[in-house]
Amino acid sequence: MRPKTEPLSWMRTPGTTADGPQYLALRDQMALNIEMGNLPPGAKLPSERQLQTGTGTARGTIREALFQLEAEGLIYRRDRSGWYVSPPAVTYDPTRWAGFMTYVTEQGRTPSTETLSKESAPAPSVVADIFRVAPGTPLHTIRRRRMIDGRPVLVERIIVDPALAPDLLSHSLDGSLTHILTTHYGITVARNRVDMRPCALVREAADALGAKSGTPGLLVVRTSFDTAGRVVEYDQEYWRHDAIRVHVDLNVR
Amino acid sequence: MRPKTEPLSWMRTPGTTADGPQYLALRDQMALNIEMGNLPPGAKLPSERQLQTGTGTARGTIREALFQLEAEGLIYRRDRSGWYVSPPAVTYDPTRWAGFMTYVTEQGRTPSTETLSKESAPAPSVVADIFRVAPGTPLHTIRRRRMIDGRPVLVERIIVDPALAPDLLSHSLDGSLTHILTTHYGITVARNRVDMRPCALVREAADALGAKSGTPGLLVVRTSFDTAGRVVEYDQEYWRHDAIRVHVDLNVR
DNA sequence: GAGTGGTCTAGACCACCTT
DNA sequence: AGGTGGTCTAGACCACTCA
Repeated sequence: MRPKTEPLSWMRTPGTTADGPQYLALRDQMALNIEMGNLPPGAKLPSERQLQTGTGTARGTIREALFQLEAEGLIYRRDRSGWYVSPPAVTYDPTRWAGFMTYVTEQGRTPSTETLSKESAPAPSVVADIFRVAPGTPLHTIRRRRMIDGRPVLVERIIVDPALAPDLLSHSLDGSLTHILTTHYGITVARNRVDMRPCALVREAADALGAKSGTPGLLVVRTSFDTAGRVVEYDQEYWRHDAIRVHVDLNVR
Repeated sequence: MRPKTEPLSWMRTPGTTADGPQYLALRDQMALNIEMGNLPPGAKLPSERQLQTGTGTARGTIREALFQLEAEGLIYRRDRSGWYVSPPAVTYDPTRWAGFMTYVTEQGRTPSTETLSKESAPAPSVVADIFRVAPGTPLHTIRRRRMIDGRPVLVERIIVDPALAPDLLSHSLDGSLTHILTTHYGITVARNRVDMRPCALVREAADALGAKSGTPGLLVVRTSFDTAGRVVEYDQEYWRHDAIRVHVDLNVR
């Protein structure tokens, strides 16, 4: 219908080179709209079928452009609700000891936490190795969802050795866990190990974040140790990829 | 044609719950093949049209499953060549001072570097601010592509102040840049700032990596300072997301 | 030149969110 | 109940890679 080798010039954002696929041109158009501030963070985009009207473009092509913007972190979707402009990311500094509640607040945003489940479950062998206990030993397992300005940005699974914090699960866990461990159990964290890698949000994590399975994410795994070298807390956090930045500043000593 | 509410049981990987879309079942099948070692790292997958044969599945659905695996970092594609199983990622530790060549070698892999361009270019105002020079001041700009075991994993743009390293561009830049700065110019790096965020590989970066625009990536920005607090080197690295892991280990002092 | 992935169309029905 | 995105089909042609 439309010649592909010579896209219509009026479809293009001014300044864009005239080559490349149509969905990238659409992407440029929408990106411009967002960056110019016509669509502020949190704003809802027109529906996919509305974006089609008049353009003669197939819905699949429109979606291709939306996926591109999603991968870039400019927009996100709420399952079966619509597409929205992403709020700015927060910065996480693994060299500081501040918890989520603290650093999100410091950046002028409003954090909140929701406990999804808490139970004492037998340790699978992988986890048992980390805690240096026998496989099957019951360990506290907590699943939480954390929000920034009401938007879910991460789900986490925290594992704590009951030997160090016996009736941890009887506390309210909707605040800072570190604070509870310090105040109620006199635990001092002396070492923190952090691993990070880009990932995809699969099923469980995606569902909990109201995202689609397969949307890009960042997996942050934190292991903290006390002064005796015992593992205090093992935490896997699945972040929406557009919600986090990592910052590390190091000086030679 | 096929009832969507009750997918055919023989299409499913044993052990998978019977709900969920068809492309996730396909994903499970393929993932199993990879994890069982039937397809070793680097192996080429059958073509999309081959994967269709006999299944009555549309090509789009097959691709959906492939995209999923790509997002998870299990497979990657070489543009218009095919889909391949991803090699293991390397681990990057921003708290160490080791360069790419060093830490890749340490992990039993073979690093290589290719200089794409080197020139002295006037500083855009954003970059000028970082180096605390007037906008338009000529700065060394180097673009490189780096490979692990022959596979391109990152492209970077490095900017260096010529005041600190006058005829840097006359050197061969296919090795360790840090080494050159230290040996030939007596520069000591005293501080390192690292920023990381998930991103999408857009046009330029994607092309240089032989990837498709929009594939997920990780952007690593490093700024190094000398003992006097001057910016020595400013480096933007665009990584394939399946090629890197970040590891930080911190002790209280 | 054969084969690959990349792009695009034009439909359809579904599950779920929203009101 | 109506609208949204999510999934799926069945084609088509293209640009490019590879042998």
